[in-house]
Amino acid sequence: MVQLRKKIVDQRMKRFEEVCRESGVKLTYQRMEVFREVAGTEDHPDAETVFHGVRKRIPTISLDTVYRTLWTLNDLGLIKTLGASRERSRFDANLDQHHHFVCTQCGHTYDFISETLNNLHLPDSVDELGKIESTLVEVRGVCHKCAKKAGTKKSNITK
Amino acid sequence: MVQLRKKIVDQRMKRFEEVCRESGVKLTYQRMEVFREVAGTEDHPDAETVFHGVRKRIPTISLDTVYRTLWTLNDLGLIKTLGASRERSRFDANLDQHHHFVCTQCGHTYDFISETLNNLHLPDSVDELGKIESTLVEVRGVCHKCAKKAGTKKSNITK
DNA sequence: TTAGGTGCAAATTCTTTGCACCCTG
DNA sequence: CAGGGTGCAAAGAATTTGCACCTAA
Repeated sequence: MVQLRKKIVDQRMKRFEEVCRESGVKLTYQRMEVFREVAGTEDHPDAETVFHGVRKRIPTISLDTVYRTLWTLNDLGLIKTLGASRERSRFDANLDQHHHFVCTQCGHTYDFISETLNNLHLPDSVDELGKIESTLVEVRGVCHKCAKKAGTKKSNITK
Repeated sequence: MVQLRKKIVDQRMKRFEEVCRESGVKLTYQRMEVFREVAGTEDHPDAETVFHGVRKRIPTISLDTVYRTLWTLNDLGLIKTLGASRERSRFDANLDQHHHFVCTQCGHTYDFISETLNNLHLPDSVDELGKIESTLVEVRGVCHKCAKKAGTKKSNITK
């Protein structure tokens, strides 16, 4: 596991406390340690992994609290999910290079094409990570359909 | 549902038959119709949606056959999945803009940063889809760790 | 003919929920 | 002290698997 510098974690913890206070969310021991766990790694852990990590410090914490807490933190904007979260597998038969516009409200993914984006110049640091097979640009936003019927937000505090 | 032109679907069906024959995968009615269903839409359907669509033509098809078939098609390279498929929700506390290198074998996502990629110029067609909130570049490939221990492929024909 | 494919039902895996008790603000 | 938060156990949703029968090659 990649450990982050204490300084970054401390900064994040500070913001965590501020945001919780501002939004009236209680600062519980469990919440704190769940956030600390995610804030302290670059590994993009799943709920189970966070659970195991936190359990070293709070042996009595339960997995469902970890789930609830992660979504709360997500809804507070303190953490984000990778890819289209809470989603099932989706399939695509279009093998031509194309890019994605993902609606953060309805979760729908729209394709778009762009010759320019097909030929992006990636930094050398990427080559150090592995052998590149493909590249796509993922734009996130709110699609027009959802913009109209505003107020149908998808992830309101674990509802 | 967005219907694609017959011509494109026919092209895809042709390739489907070729690939199946070449790789020794049997051309069954179910497989054909599952592929046709995905090939005929831009909607990135999930397994359940494909199932409902195909059931109009093959009322006896079962959901598990649809699942099996979709992964087979994926492994044959005839379709792709959106995002990191077959994955659970993963979380990230790094809110600074960054980009992703996703390993297609182990599924791990590595972060990388690039000032250039932070300021991409998107085509106007994207604005027509919705209000843009953020943009990230997703690079797919095989990470060095997996490249070493080659042969540990993740999705070998639904295993 | 025969190995691979399918349908069914049951099992798994991941995630969410109802409820009684607990603790922060 | 009040209302949100937690742990537990149980429910739910999505996906996979074992097995006997079926069918494309």
